[in-house]
Amino acid sequence: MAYENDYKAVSLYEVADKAGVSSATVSRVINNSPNVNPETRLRVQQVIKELRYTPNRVAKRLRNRNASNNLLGVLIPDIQNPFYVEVLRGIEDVAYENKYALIVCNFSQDEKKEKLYLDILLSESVDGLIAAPTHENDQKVINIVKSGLPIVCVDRGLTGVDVDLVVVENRNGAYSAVDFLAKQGYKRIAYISGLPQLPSSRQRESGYKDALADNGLVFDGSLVKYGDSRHESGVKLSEELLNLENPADAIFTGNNLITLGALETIHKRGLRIPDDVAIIGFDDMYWSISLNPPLTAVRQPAYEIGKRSAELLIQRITDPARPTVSMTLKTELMIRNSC
Amino acid sequence: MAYENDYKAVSLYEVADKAGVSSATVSRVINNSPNVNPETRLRVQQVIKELRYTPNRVAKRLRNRNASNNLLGVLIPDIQNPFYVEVLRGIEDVAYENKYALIVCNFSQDEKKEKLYLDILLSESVDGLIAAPTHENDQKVINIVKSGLPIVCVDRGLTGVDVDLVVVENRNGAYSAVDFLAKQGYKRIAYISGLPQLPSSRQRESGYKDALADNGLVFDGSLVKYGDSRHESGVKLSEELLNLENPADAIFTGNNLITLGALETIHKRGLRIPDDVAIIGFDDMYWSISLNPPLTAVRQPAYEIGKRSAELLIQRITDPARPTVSMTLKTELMIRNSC
DNA sequence: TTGAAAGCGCTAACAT
DNA sequence: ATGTTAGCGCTTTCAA
Repeated sequence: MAYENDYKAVSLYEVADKAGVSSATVSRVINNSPNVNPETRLRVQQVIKELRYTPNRVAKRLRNRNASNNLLGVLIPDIQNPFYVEVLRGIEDVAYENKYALIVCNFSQDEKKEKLYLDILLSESVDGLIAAPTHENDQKVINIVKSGLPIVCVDRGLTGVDVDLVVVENRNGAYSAVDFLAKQGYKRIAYISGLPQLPSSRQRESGYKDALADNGLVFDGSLVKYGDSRHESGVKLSEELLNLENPADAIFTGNNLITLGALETIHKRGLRIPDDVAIIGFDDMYWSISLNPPLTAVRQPAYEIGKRSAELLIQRITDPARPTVSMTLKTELMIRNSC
Repeated sequence: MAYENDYKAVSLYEVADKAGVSSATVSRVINNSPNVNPETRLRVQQVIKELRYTPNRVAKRLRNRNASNNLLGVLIPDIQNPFYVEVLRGIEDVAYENKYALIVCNFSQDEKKEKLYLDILLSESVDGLIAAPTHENDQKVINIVKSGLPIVCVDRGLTGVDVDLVVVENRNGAYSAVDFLAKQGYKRIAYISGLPQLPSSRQRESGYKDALADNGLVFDGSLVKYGDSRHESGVKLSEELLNLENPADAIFTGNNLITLGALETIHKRGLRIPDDVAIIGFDDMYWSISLNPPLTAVRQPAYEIGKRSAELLIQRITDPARPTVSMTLKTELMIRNSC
């Protein structure tokens, strides 16, 4: 039964034996060291093929804890959010091109999980990390930055430390959305915020306020609701907004999931969009056109965010000394029919 | 700068030194071996805390290549598909409860990537694997089964080997959808299939055909289109269906992404659903109610699929000898307004 | 150009 | 109850 051995690990020593060389030589061949006799190299490569040898990544990482091992860690706040899925795809594609594997951890906005996964990632000796910290003062992540492990932050910065960062123009994006709403004639424009401790939530809020002011609309605190960036809070907070004595006539939602939640509420109540209430979302989805009605939304270049951050991370791994860069990507208002 | 050391790895030996015991004792404490003097245990635990020692997972895995190391591999065909995201969440929750970490690999239906990731997973010495193979004769996965590594297949089986499996009633789910369509009076019911090499695609097709037959509808080959399970193929194949001389009056879509693609086409053409063309999807989404119109769909218990498969895997890791089980979960027709 | 040998951090015999 | 030690698979001096 030959197949029994198909996946039984073959070690470098077995290759060495069969090729009649030392383990060091096999290692050199694997790592493309120049100091190998071409004939020896050929012979070793031959045996590697025959034996279907694959290097043991675990042993390699243990040995080279401080060198590069082609392994990146990714810490995602919420895999249910299509935005992060797109970011992840961007990261993945770049990683794949550069022969990096990924350990992806989804901590579901749960700080306890975040800590656990962070420990695991470090304990796995990843070469670097892409993370969206739970908030600006996330001490666990700050410590990692200070420790010198290559890291790039996505979507959310960190205070007091210098770190590579990829974000979007949250304030401007929000501004453009709310400004558009105001210009359409809406007067009671509400904002459903994601987790208020996130810089992005606050930046979006300030864009909201500025647009209100610039359009001569008075800010009404009862029209701003703070949630936890999830579908359910979209459902719930939009209900509150619609239950107001003087209800919102338009809602600006702080992210994807909130948008979907708010839509659910609006549809359950049988309200018409935009006639009864208008809605505009932060975060576009590729199927926004198929929503009822086609959703007007602020598009973040999610895939690009992932791509850029992975590029930055790999650069930093290659050159730990290069100055940190902070990258701000533009958003785009996708005008459809929901307001 | 004390923080510089916050994350510099502390080894078991440093703990041993400081506690005045041998490395073996520290190891025993970590692994809750009973043969440790309570006082010694306490002292060691104290030092572990002080030094903020975390075991090095890599060393542990290298050492115990054949024991359990609390690491599972997951091989996902398409992370853009919300169905798999839900499956993943189910897996994750069970893994987290049982203190397993996950390496998640998304191979994007690309066999080359699948092979690479499989090799990486094996090379990382995972304790077990949850995989959705590219097709029934996926030799790479079959070999893994034969090698004896614990594995459970999700959504798609394997021919010729006995393997733990979690699937849904694809035929019945499809049947109920198409039957519903037929009973509503639709005559030209089309099917947009995902990758035809997937067992699930073919089972859904047979449910489609059976429902047609049972309702006295003749099967028309031009109404069946085969795609690659992606959004784009939904866009394209629905166009073909609508361009037919005698076009479809209802479309049964083979998965989530195809549904979204078909909706896009229908909306771009300004067609009304269900008056001009009806649609029913395999796979529900929690925001289906917010689509235009609220989508009627066959719901798969995605989270449950993930949960069950992770449970099965952990069971098998614990007891490699237990007989294989094949689990078939039920689907549910969610009737809304798209047909 | 090649080989011998040490060591990464951990666990499990085995010995005490 | 505790310690000594070998070895998991790999890379990298150092020596030849």
